[in-house]
Amino acid sequence: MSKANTKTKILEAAEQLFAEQGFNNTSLRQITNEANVNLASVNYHFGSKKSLIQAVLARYLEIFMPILKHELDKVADSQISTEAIIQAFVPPLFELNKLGKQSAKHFTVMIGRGYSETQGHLRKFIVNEYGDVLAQIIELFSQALPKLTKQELFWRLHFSLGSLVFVMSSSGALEEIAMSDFFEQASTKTIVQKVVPYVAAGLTNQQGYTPNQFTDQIGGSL
Amino acid sequence: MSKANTKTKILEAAEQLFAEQGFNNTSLRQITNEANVNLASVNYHFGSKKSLIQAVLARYLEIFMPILKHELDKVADSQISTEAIIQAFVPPLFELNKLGKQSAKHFTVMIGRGYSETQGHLRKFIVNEYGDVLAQIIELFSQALPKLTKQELFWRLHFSLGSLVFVMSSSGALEEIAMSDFFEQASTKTIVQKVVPYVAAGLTNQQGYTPNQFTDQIGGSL
DNA sequence: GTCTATAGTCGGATAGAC
DNA sequence: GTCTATCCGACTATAGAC
Repeated sequence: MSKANTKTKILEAAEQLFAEQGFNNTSLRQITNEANVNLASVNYHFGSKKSLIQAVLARYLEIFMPILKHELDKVADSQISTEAIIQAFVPPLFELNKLGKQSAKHFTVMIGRGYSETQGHLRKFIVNEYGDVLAQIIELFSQALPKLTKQELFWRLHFSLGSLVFVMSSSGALEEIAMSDFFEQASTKTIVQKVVPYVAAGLTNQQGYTPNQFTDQIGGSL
Repeated sequence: MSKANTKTKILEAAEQLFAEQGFNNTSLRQITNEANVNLASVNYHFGSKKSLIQAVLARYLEIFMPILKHELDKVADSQISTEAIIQAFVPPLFELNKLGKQSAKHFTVMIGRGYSETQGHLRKFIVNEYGDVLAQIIELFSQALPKLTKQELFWRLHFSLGSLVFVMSSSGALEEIAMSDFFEQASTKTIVQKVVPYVAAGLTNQQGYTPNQFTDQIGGSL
Protein backbone atom coordinates (compact mmCIF):
# COMPACT_ATOMS: atom_id res chain seq x y z
CA MET A 1 0.00 0.00 0.00
CA SER A 2 2.74 2.46 0.89
CA LYS A 3 5.45 1.33 -1.49
CA ALA A 4 3.28 1.73 -4.60
CA ASN A 5 3.39 4.84 -6.72
CA THR A 6 0.92 7.68 -6.31
CA LYS A 7 -1.36 6.66 -9.12
CA THR A 8 -1.73 3.12 -7.81
CA LYS A 9 -2.18 4.30 -4.25
CA ILE A 10 -5.05 6.50 -5.38
CA LEU A 11 -6.65 3.65 -7.34
CA GLU A 12 -6.44 1.30 -4.37
CA ALA A 13 -7.85 3.75 -1.86
CA ALA A 14 -10.58 4.86 -4.25
CA GLU A 15 -11.62 1.29 -4.96
CA GLN A 16 -12.18 0.51 -1.31
CA LEU A 17 -14.02 3.73 -0.51
CA PHE A 18 -16.16 3.63 -3.66
CA ALA A 19 -17.24 0.08 -2.86
CA GLU A 20 -17.96 0.80 0.79
CA GLN A 21 -19.61 4.21 0.49
CA GLY A 22 -20.59 4.69 -3.11
CA PHE A 23 -19.17 7.01 -5.72
CA ASN A 24 -21.07 10.17 -4.91
CA ASN A 25 -20.65 9.73 -1.21
CA THR A 26 -16.86 9.43 -1.35
CA SER A 27 -14.85 12.64 -1.54
CA LEU A 28 -11.50 13.15 -3.16
CA ARG A 29 -10.30 14.36 0.22
CA GLN A 30 -11.17 11.00 1.79
CA ILE A 31 -9.40 9.17 -0.99
CA THR A 32 -6.20 11.21 -0.84
CA ASN A 33 -6.11 11.02 2.95
CA GLU A 34 -6.47 7.24 2.87
CA ALA A 35 -3.84 6.98 0.14
CA ASN A 36 -1.48 9.41 1.87
CA VAL A 37 -1.09 11.51 -1.23
CA ASN A 38 -1.78 15.12 -2.02
CA LEU A 39 -5.29 16.25 -2.86
CA ALA A 40 -4.26 17.83 -6.13
CA SER A 41 -2.66 14.64 -7.37
CA VAL A 42 -6.02 13.13 -8.25
CA ASN A 43 -6.73 15.82 -10.79
CA TYR A 44 -3.16 15.65 -12.02
CA HIS A 45 -3.26 11.90 -12.69
CA PHE A 46 -6.90 11.40 -13.62
CA GLY A 47 -8.28 14.79 -14.62
CA SER A 48 -11.56 14.50 -12.74
CA LYS A 49 -13.44 12.40 -10.24
CA LYS A 50 -15.55 10.94 -13.02
CA SER A 51 -12.44 9.76 -14.86
CA LEU A 52 -11.09 8.29 -11.64
CA ILE A 53 -14.25 6.24 -11.24
CA GLN A 54 -13.85 4.83 -14.72
CA ALA A 55 -10.15 4.15 -14.16
CA VAL A 56 -10.86 2.20 -10.98
CA LEU A 57 -13.34 -0.03 -12.76
CA ALA A 58 -11.28 -0.31 -15.94
CA ARG A 59 -8.39 -1.71 -13.90
CA TYR A 60 -10.56 -4.68 -12.95
CA LEU A 61 -12.42 -5.09 -16.21
CA GLU A 62 -9.13 -5.52 -18.03
CA ILE A 63 -8.44 -8.54 -15.88
CA PHE A 64 -11.98 -9.85 -15.47
CA MET A 65 -13.30 -9.70 -19.01
CA PRO A 66 -10.62 -11.62 -20.94
CA ILE A 67 -10.75 -14.49 -18.45
CA LEU A 68 -14.55 -14.49 -18.52
CA LYS A 69 -14.47 -14.56 -22.30
CA HIS A 70 -12.10 -17.50 -22.21
CA GLU A 71 -14.35 -19.39 -19.81
CA LEU A 72 -17.43 -18.63 -21.88
CA ASP A 73 -15.70 -19.92 -24.99
CA LYS A 74 -14.97 -23.17 -23.18
CA VAL A 75 -18.64 -23.46 -22.26
CA ALA A 76 -19.71 -22.75 -25.82
CA ASP A 77 -17.45 -25.53 -27.09
CA SER A 78 -18.95 -28.16 -24.81
CA GLN A 79 -22.41 -28.99 -23.49
CA ILE A 80 -24.04 -25.64 -22.78
CA SER A 81 -25.85 -25.60 -19.45
CA THR A 82 -27.08 -22.83 -17.17
CA GLU A 83 -24.88 -24.11 -14.37
CA ALA A 84 -21.79 -24.11 -16.58
CA ILE A 85 -22.40 -20.53 -17.68
CA ILE A 86 -22.80 -19.34 -14.10
CA GLN A 87 -19.63 -21.16 -13.10
CA ALA A 88 -17.79 -19.33 -15.88
CA PHE A 89 -18.01 -16.14 -13.83
CA VAL A 90 -16.21 -17.61 -10.84
CA PRO A 91 -12.60 -17.86 -12.07
CA PRO A 92 -12.39 -14.30 -13.44
CA LEU A 93 -13.98 -12.97 -10.27
CA PHE A 94 -11.48 -14.61 -7.96
CA GLU A 95 -8.59 -13.70 -10.21
CA LEU A 96 -9.20 -10.11 -9.07
CA ASN A 97 -8.28 -11.01 -5.52
CA LYS A 98 -4.66 -11.18 -6.62
CA LEU A 99 -4.71 -7.38 -6.73
CA GLY A 100 -6.20 -6.96 -3.26
CA LYS A 101 -7.75 -9.01 -0.50
CA GLN A 102 -11.30 -7.83 -1.25
CA SER A 103 -11.03 -6.84 -4.86
CA ALA A 104 -13.59 -9.38 -6.05
CA LYS A 105 -16.16 -8.02 -3.61
CA HIS A 106 -15.32 -4.42 -4.43
CA PHE A 107 -15.61 -5.10 -8.13
CA THR A 108 -19.03 -6.70 -7.74
CA VAL A 109 -20.32 -3.87 -5.61
CA MET A 110 -19.05 -1.25 -8.04
CA ILE A 111 -20.74 -3.00 -10.96
CA GLY A 112 -23.98 -2.83 -9.01
CA ARG A 113 -23.49 0.81 -8.14
CA GLY A 114 -22.98 1.51 -11.81
CA TYR A 115 -26.66 0.76 -12.31
CA SER A 116 -28.02 3.22 -9.80
CA GLU A 117 -25.32 5.87 -9.44
CA THR A 118 -23.24 7.73 -12.04
CA GLN A 119 -26.24 8.45 -14.29
CA GLY A 120 -25.33 5.54 -16.51
CA HIS A 121 -21.93 6.74 -17.67
CA LEU A 122 -20.26 3.71 -16.10
CA ARG A 123 -22.70 1.33 -17.73
CA LYS A 124 -22.19 2.92 -21.13
CA PHE A 125 -18.45 2.72 -20.65
CA ILE A 126 -18.69 -1.04 -20.03
CA VAL A 127 -21.04 -1.63 -22.94
CA ASN A 128 -18.73 0.29 -25.26
CA GLU A 129 -15.63 -1.60 -24.17
CA TYR A 130 -17.02 -5.08 -23.66
CA GLY A 131 -20.34 -5.22 -25.49
CA ASP A 132 -19.25 -8.35 -27.34
CA VAL A 133 -18.80 -10.33 -24.13
CA LEU A 134 -22.14 -9.14 -22.80
CA ALA A 135 -23.80 -10.26 -26.02
CA GLN A 136 -22.13 -13.65 -25.71
CA ILE A 137 -23.49 -14.05 -22.17
CA ILE A 138 -27.04 -13.40 -23.37
CA GLU A 139 -26.59 -15.74 -26.30
CA LEU A 140 -25.32 -18.62 -24.17
CA PHE A 141 -28.09 -18.26 -21.61
CA SER A 142 -30.63 -18.12 -24.42
CA GLN A 143 -29.33 -21.43 -25.71
CA ALA A 144 -29.25 -23.00 -22.26
CA LEU A 145 -32.77 -21.79 -21.49
CA PRO A 146 -34.55 -21.94 -24.86
CA LYS A 147 -38.02 -21.84 -23.32
CA LEU A 148 -37.46 -18.40 -21.78
CA THR A 149 -38.51 -15.33 -23.69
CA LYS A 150 -35.95 -12.58 -24.06
CA GLN A 151 -37.89 -10.53 -21.58
CA GLU A 152 -38.06 -13.28 -19.00
CA LEU A 153 -34.32 -13.94 -19.34
CA PHE A 154 -33.61 -10.22 -19.03
CA TRP A 155 -35.49 -10.06 -15.74
CA ARG A 156 -34.01 -13.22 -14.29
CA LEU A 157 -30.44 -12.26 -15.13
CA HIS A 158 -30.91 -8.97 -13.34
CA PHE A 159 -32.57 -10.66 -10.38
CA SER A 160 -29.48 -12.85 -10.23
CA LEU A 161 -27.09 -9.95 -10.45
CA GLY A 162 -29.12 -8.24 -7.74
CA SER A 163 -28.85 -11.20 -5.39
CA LEU A 164 -25.09 -11.11 -5.51
CA VAL A 165 -24.67 -7.35 -5.56
CA PHE A 166 -27.04 -6.67 -2.69
CA VAL A 167 -25.44 -9.16 -0.34
CA MET A 168 -21.96 -7.98 -1.27
CA SER A 169 -22.98 -4.35 -0.77
CA SER A 170 -24.67 -5.06 2.53
CA SER A 171 -22.07 -7.40 3.99
CA GLY A 172 -21.32 -4.89 6.72
CA ALA A 173 -24.97 -4.67 7.75
CA LEU A 174 -25.50 -8.40 7.40
CA GLU A 175 -22.55 -9.06 9.65
CA GLU A 176 -24.18 -6.89 12.32
CA ILE A 177 -27.55 -8.60 11.93
CA ALA A 178 -26.21 -12.13 12.09
CA MET A 179 -23.90 -11.25 14.97
CA SER A 180 -21.56 -13.81 16.43
CA ASP A 181 -24.67 -16.00 16.73
CA PHE A 182 -24.11 -17.52 13.34
CA PHE A 183 -21.88 -15.85 10.89
CA GLU A 184 -19.27 -17.89 9.21
CA GLN A 185 -17.02 -15.05 8.10
CA ALA A 186 -18.86 -13.52 5.16
CA SER A 187 -15.97 -14.09 2.85
CA THR A 188 -16.50 -13.51 -0.81
CA LYS A 189 -15.93 -17.21 -1.34
CA THR A 190 -18.74 -18.12 1.05
CA ILE A 191 -21.16 -15.73 -0.57
CA VAL A 192 -20.37 -16.90 -4.08
CA GLN A 193 -20.73 -20.52 -3.03
CA LYS A 194 -24.16 -19.75 -1.59
CA VAL A 195 -25.42 -17.60 -4.43
CA VAL A 196 -24.51 -19.93 -7.30
CA PRO A 197 -27.10 -22.63 -6.53
CA TYR A 198 -29.62 -19.94 -5.56
CA VAL A 199 -29.51 -18.11 -8.88
CA ALA A 200 -29.23 -21.37 -10.83
CA ALA A 201 -32.54 -22.44 -9.31
CA GLY A 202 -34.18 -19.13 -10.12
CA LEU A 203 -32.90 -19.04 -13.67
CA THR A 204 -33.90 -22.58 -14.54
CA ASN A 205 -37.25 -22.42 -12.77
CA GLN A 206 -39.98 -23.82 -15.00
CA GLN A 207 -42.67 -21.57 -13.58
CA GLY A 208 -43.46 -18.05 -14.58
CA TYR A 209 -43.86 -18.62 -18.30
CA THR A 210 -46.72 -16.23 -18.80
CA PRO A 211 -45.26 -13.41 -20.87
CA ASN A 212 -47.30 -10.23 -21.06
CA GLN A 213 -50.14 -11.79 -19.14
CA PHE A 214 -50.08 -10.09 -15.78
CA THR A 215 -53.65 -10.14 -14.68
CA ASP A 216 -54.59 -11.91 -11.49
CA GLN A 217 -51.56 -14.10 -10.97
CA ILE A 218 -50.47 -11.90 -8.10
CA GLY A 219 -52.53 -12.82 -5.09
CA GLY A 220 -53.48 -16.12 -6.66
CA SER A 221 -51.47 -19.28 -6.43
CA LEU A 222 -48.07 -19.63 -7.99
CA MET B 1 -49.20 17.39 -4.47
CA SER B 2 -49.88 21.12 -4.28
CA LYS B 3 -52.98 21.13 -2.12
CA ALA B 4 -51.35 19.16 0.68
CA ASN B 5 -49.84 20.86 3.70
CA THR B 6 -46.16 21.66 3.94
CA LYS B 7 -45.24 18.64 6.04
CA THR B 8 -46.88 16.20 3.62
CA LYS B 9 -45.43 17.96 0.59
CA ILE B 10 -41.97 17.54 2.07
CA LEU B 11 -42.57 13.86 2.83
CA GLU B 12 -43.78 13.18 -0.69
CA ALA B 13 -40.94 14.99 -2.42
CA ALA B 14 -38.37 13.44 -0.09
CA GLU B 15 -39.70 9.94 -0.69
CA GLN B 16 -39.29 10.22 -4.43
CA LEU B 17 -35.84 11.78 -4.33
CA PHE B 18 -34.53 9.43 -1.63
CA ALA B 19 -35.64 6.43 -3.66
CA GLU B 20 -34.23 7.73 -6.92
CA GLN B 21 -30.95 9.18 -5.70
CA GLY B 22 -30.29 7.80 -2.26
CA PHE B 23 -30.38 9.50 1.10
CA ASN B 24 -26.91 11.01 1.18
CA ASN B 25 -27.10 12.12 -2.39
CA THR B 26 -30.33 14.05 -1.98
CA SER B 27 -30.11 17.57 -0.58
CA LEU B 28 -32.71 19.42 1.45
CA ARG B 29 -32.59 22.06 -1.28
CA GLN B 30 -33.67 19.53 -3.90
CA ILE B 31 -36.48 18.36 -1.65
CA THR B 32 -37.80 21.80 -0.83
CA ASN B 33 -37.55 22.91 -4.46
CA GLU B 34 -39.50 19.88 -5.61
CA ALA B 35 -42.06 20.36 -2.87
CA ASN B 36 -42.34 24.11 -3.47
CA VAL B 37 -41.74 24.93 0.16
CA ASN B 38 -39.16 26.94 1.97
CA LEU B 39 -35.78 25.44 2.75
CA ALA B 40 -36.03 26.17 6.45
CA SER B 41 -39.34 24.36 6.79
CA VAL B 42 -37.65 20.98 6.81
CA ASN B 43 -35.79 21.73 9.96
CA TYR B 44 -38.87 23.35 11.47
CA HIS B 45 -41.07 20.29 10.87
CA PHE B 46 -38.55 17.46 11.22
CA GLY B 47 -35.58 18.84 13.10
CA SER B 48 -32.90 17.32 10.91
CA LYS B 49 -32.32 15.45 7.70
CA LYS B 50 -31.80 12.21 9.60
CA SER B 51 -35.19 12.57 11.28
CA LEU B 52 -36.77 13.30 7.92
CA ILE B 53 -35.38 10.06 6.53
CA GLN B 54 -36.92 8.10 9.38
CA ALA B 55 -40.21 9.96 9.04
CA VAL B 56 -40.43 9.12 5.35
CA LEU B 57 -39.92 5.44 6.01
CA ALA B 58 -42.10 5.39 9.14
CA ARG B 59 -45.01 6.71 7.09
CA TYR B 60 -44.90 3.54 4.98
CA LEU B 61 -43.99 1.08 7.70
CA GLU B 62 -47.10 2.10 9.64
CA ILE B 63 -49.19 0.99 6.70
CA PHE B 64 -47.07 -1.93 5.49
CA MET B 65 -46.33 -3.76 8.70
CA PRO B 66 -49.82 -4.24 10.19
CA ILE B 67 -51.11 -5.61 6.89
CA LEU B 68 -48.09 -7.86 6.53
CA LYS B 69 -48.62 -9.12 10.07
CA HIS B 70 -52.25 -9.85 9.28
CA GLU B 71 -51.28 -11.78 6.14
CA LEU B 72 -48.60 -13.73 7.99
CA ASP B 73 -51.09 -14.68 10.67
CA LYS B 74 -53.40 -16.03 8.01
CA VAL B 75 -50.53 -18.11 6.61
CA ALA B 76 -49.65 -19.39 10.07
CA ASP B 77 -53.25 -20.53 10.60
CA SER B 78 -53.35 -22.58 7.43
CA GLN B 79 -50.94 -24.82 5.55
CA ILE B 80 -47.55 -23.07 5.77
CA SER B 81 -45.72 -23.00 2.44
CA THR B 82 -42.86 -20.95 1.09
CA GLU B 83 -45.05 -19.68 -1.71
CA ALA B 84 -47.77 -18.57 0.70
CA ILE B 85 -45.29 -16.65 2.86
CA ILE B 86 -43.88 -14.84 -0.15
CA GLN B 87 -47.36 -13.96 -1.34
CA ALA B 88 -48.07 -12.46 2.08
CA PHE B 89 -45.79 -9.57 1.18
CA VAL B 90 -47.75 -8.61 -1.91
CA PRO B 91 -50.93 -7.07 -0.44
CA PRO B 92 -49.14 -4.78 2.06
CA LEU B 93 -46.74 -3.68 -0.65
CA PHE B 94 -49.45 -2.66 -3.07
CA GLU B 95 -51.48 -1.03 -0.34
CA LEU B 96 -48.76 1.63 -0.29
CA ASN B 97 -49.63 2.67 -3.82
CA LYS B 98 -52.76 4.32 -2.44
CA LEU B 99 -50.49 7.04 -1.09
CA GLY B 100 -48.66 7.64 -4.36
CA LYS B 101 -48.32 6.11 -7.79
CA GLN B 102 -44.87 4.64 -7.13
CA SER B 103 -44.89 4.34 -3.37
CA ALA B 104 -44.47 0.57 -3.39
CA LYS B 105 -41.35 0.86 -5.49
CA HIS B 106 -39.99 3.75 -3.46
CA PHE B 107 -40.57 1.85 -0.24
CA THR B 108 -38.74 -1.22 -1.51
CA VAL B 109 -35.79 0.81 -2.72
CA MET B 110 -35.54 2.70 0.56
CA ILE B 111 -35.54 -0.55 2.54
CA GLY B 112 -32.64 -1.69 0.41
CA ARG B 113 -30.80 1.57 0.83
CA GLY B 114 -31.20 1.19 4.57
CA TYR B 115 -28.75 -1.72 4.38
CA SER B 116 -25.94 0.13 2.69
CA GLU B 117 -26.50 3.80 3.53
CA THR B 118 -27.36 5.53 6.82
CA GLN B 119 -24.77 3.56 8.81
CA GLY B 120 -27.46 1.22 10.04
CA HIS B 121 -29.61 3.74 11.89
CA LEU B 122 -32.54 3.01 9.61
CA ARG B 123 -32.18 -0.72 10.09
CA LYS B 124 -32.02 -0.39 13.86
CA PHE B 125 -35.09 1.83 13.75
CA ILE B 126 -37.03 -0.88 11.91
CA VAL B 127 -35.82 -3.66 14.19
CA ASN B 128 -36.80 -1.65 17.25
CA GLU B 129 -40.26 -0.86 15.96
CA TYR B 130 -41.15 -4.08 14.17
CA GLY B 131 -38.77 -6.75 15.46
CA ASP B 132 -41.70 -9.02 16.28
CA VAL B 133 -42.87 -9.15 12.68
CA LEU B 134 -39.33 -9.82 11.45
CA ALA B 135 -39.05 -12.69 13.91
CA GLN B 136 -42.34 -14.09 12.69
CA ILE B 137 -41.09 -14.02 9.09
CA ILE B 138 -38.01 -16.03 10.02
CA GLU B 139 -40.07 -18.46 12.06
CA LEU B 140 -42.55 -19.12 9.25
CA PHE B 141 -39.85 -19.65 6.65
CA SER B 142 -38.05 -21.98 9.04
CA GLN B 143 -41.19 -24.07 9.30
CA ALA B 144 -41.79 -24.03 5.57
CA LEU B 145 -38.17 -24.96 4.86
CA PRO B 146 -37.22 -27.24 7.75
CA LYS B 147 -34.23 -28.71 5.94
CA LEU B 148 -32.47 -25.36 5.70
CA THR B 149 -30.03 -24.35 8.38
CA LYS B 150 -30.51 -20.92 9.93
CA GLN B 151 -27.45 -19.73 8.06
CA GLU B 152 -28.66 -21.00 4.71
CA LEU B 153 -32.07 -19.40 5.24
CA PHE B 154 -30.40 -16.16 6.26
CA TRP B 155 -28.44 -16.02 3.02
CA ARG B 156 -31.30 -17.01 0.79
CA LEU B 157 -33.69 -14.46 2.29
CA HIS B 158 -31.17 -11.73 1.66
CA PHE B 159 -30.51 -12.97 -1.86
CA SER B 160 -34.26 -12.72 -2.38
CA LEU B 161 -34.48 -9.24 -0.95
CA GLY B 162 -31.55 -8.28 -3.14
CA SER B 163 -33.24 -9.52 -6.31
CA LEU B 164 -36.23 -7.29 -5.73
CA VAL B 165 -34.35 -4.28 -4.40
CA PHE B 166 -31.72 -4.23 -7.12
CA VAL B 167 -34.21 -4.35 -9.97
CA MET B 168 -36.40 -1.73 -8.33
CA SER B 169 -33.40 0.51 -7.69
CA SER B 170 -32.11 0.09 -11.21
CA SER B 171 -35.39 0.37 -13.06
CA GLY B 172 -34.21 3.57 -14.71
CA ALA B 173 -31.04 1.93 -16.01
CA LEU B 174 -32.86 -1.26 -16.98
CA GLU B 175 -35.35 0.74 -18.97
CA GLU B 176 -32.47 2.26 -20.94
CA ILE B 177 -30.83 -1.11 -21.51
CA ALA B 178 -33.97 -2.85 -22.66
CA MET B 179 -34.97 0.12 -24.82
CA SER B 180 -38.19 0.09 -26.76
CA ASP B 181 -36.94 -3.26 -28.08
CA PHE B 182 -38.70 -5.19 -25.37
CA PHE B 183 -39.75 -3.44 -22.26
CA GLU B 184 -43.22 -3.97 -21.08
CA GLN B 185 -43.45 -0.90 -18.87
CA ALA B 186 -41.42 -1.82 -15.82
CA SER B 187 -44.33 -1.33 -13.52
CA THR B 188 -43.97 -2.43 -9.96
CA LYS B 189 -46.66 -4.99 -10.63
CA THR B 190 -44.69 -6.52 -13.49
CA ILE B 191 -41.52 -6.73 -11.45
CA VAL B 192 -43.24 -8.30 -8.47
CA GLN B 193 -44.96 -10.82 -10.68
CA LYS B 194 -41.62 -11.81 -12.17
CA VAL B 195 -39.68 -11.91 -8.94
CA VAL B 196 -42.09 -14.02 -6.91
CA PRO B 197 -41.52 -17.27 -8.81
CA TYR B 198 -37.83 -16.48 -9.14
CA VAL B 199 -37.20 -16.16 -5.40
CA ALA B 200 -39.55 -19.03 -4.61
CA ALA B 201 -37.38 -21.27 -6.76
CA GLY B 202 -34.20 -20.08 -5.10
CA LEU B 203 -35.57 -20.42 -1.59
CA THR B 204 -36.96 -23.92 -2.05
CA ASN B 205 -34.00 -25.19 -4.04
CA GLN B 206 -32.91 -28.58 -2.75
CA GLN B 207 -29.28 -28.04 -3.66
CA GLY B 208 -26.64 -26.28 -1.64
CA TYR B 209 -27.10 -28.14 1.63
CA THR B 210 -23.46 -28.27 2.55
CA PRO B 211 -23.14 -25.93 5.55
CA ASN B 212 -19.63 -24.89 6.53
CA GLN B 213 -18.09 -27.06 3.88
CA PHE B 214 -16.73 -24.66 1.29
CA THR B 215 -13.82 -26.52 -0.13
CA ASP B 216 -13.79 -27.26 -3.81
CA GLN B 217 -17.42 -26.87 -4.68
CA ILE B 218 -16.67 -23.68 -6.53
CA GLY B 219 -15.23 -24.59 -9.85
CA GLY B 220 -16.63 -28.10 -9.59
CA SER B 221 -20.07 -29.18 -10.64
CA LEU B 222 -23.17 -27.97 -8.93
C1' DG C 1 -45.66 28.66 10.44
C1' DT C 2 -43.15 30.81 6.98
C1' DC C 3 -39.80 33.66 5.19
C1' DT C 4 -34.73 35.91 4.34
C1' DA C 5 -30.22 35.89 5.37
C1' DT C 6 -26.29 33.88 6.80
C1' DA C 7 -23.07 31.14 9.54
C1' DG C 8 -20.04 27.38 9.11
C1' DT C 9 -18.56 23.30 6.71
C1' DC C 10 -17.24 20.53 2.92
C1' DG C 11 -17.16 19.49 -1.90
C1' DG C 12 -14.39 19.44 -6.79
C1' DA C 13 -11.18 21.74 -9.25
C1' DT C 14 -7.14 24.76 -10.33
C1' DA C 15 -3.13 28.19 -10.22
C1' DG C 16 1.34 28.56 -9.46
C1' DA C 17 5.67 27.78 -6.58
C1' DC C 18 9.01 24.22 -6.10
C1' DG D 1 5.21 15.16 -10.04
C1' DT D 2 4.11 17.15 -5.79
C1' DC D 3 2.99 20.72 -2.86
C1' DT D 4 0.23 25.03 -0.71
C1' DA D 5 -3.26 28.03 -1.12
C1' DT D 6 -7.40 29.26 -2.83
C1' DC D 7 -11.70 29.81 -5.71
C1' DC D 8 -16.31 28.94 -5.83
C1' DG D 9 -20.25 26.35 -5.40
C1' DA D 10 -23.32 23.43 -2.51
C1' DC D 11 -24.48 21.67 1.66
C1' DT D 12 -26.96 21.50 6.66
C1' DA D 13 -28.56 24.14 10.07
C1' DT D 14 -30.06 28.23 12.54
C1' DA D 15 -31.13 33.05 13.92
C1' DG D 16 -34.42 36.37 13.72
C1' DA D 17 -38.01 39.32 11.23
C1' DC D 18 -42.71 38.86 9.97
